Amino acid sequence: MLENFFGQVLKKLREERGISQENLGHNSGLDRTYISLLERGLRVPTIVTLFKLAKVLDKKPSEIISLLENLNENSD
Amino acid sequence: MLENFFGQVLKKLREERGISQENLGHNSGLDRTYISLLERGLRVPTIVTLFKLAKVLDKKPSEIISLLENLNENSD
DNA sequence: CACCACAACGGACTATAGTCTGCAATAAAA
DNA sequence: TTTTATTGCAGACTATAGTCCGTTGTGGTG
Repeated sequence: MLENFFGQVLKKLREERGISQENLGHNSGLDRTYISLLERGLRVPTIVTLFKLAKVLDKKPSEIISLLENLNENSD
Repeated sequence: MLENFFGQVLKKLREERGISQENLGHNSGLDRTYISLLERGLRVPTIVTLFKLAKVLDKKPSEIISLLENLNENSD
């Protein structure tokens, strides 16, 4: 389920910033369609990609991972 | 340089626990040679793999990422 | 209605994460 | 010296991260 949790968190953070997938992709050096895949839980990023996304979203990578830990605890 | 930093951190945490690459690989469901590649900075893990490793190393994934952030700040 | 911005989605692709086998190098122990 | 445990490393492989180009669906807005 970790893929889905990451997707949910990413979408939430992106929408909080009020930017489009297109914009997030462009500013993080990633493809527009790949952002879409991530948010739908169809891909899981490497930690390098995590750092790129975090920078644009103005969050620490570790903060994003923390959110995943919380969701992950109450899952199995 | 993020790959190298991750490798350094991984090796340090593994040695602190006093376990071999073989043991870490086996207990995290990853290949022994892949642990070796990670520690030498020749591969970068996905966040799913990060969670697997963190569990065996008895660390929160976010703690490991935090260590990377610290190394990464003082690099460029 | 037509138009526009945005996201879902498909397919075909390239790059790289991760596996598996096996051998060489090292160091520590017997 | 021989044995044992551990890691480096090469090569060939499979699985999946990530790109690129295009089309479809949807919800505003003029």
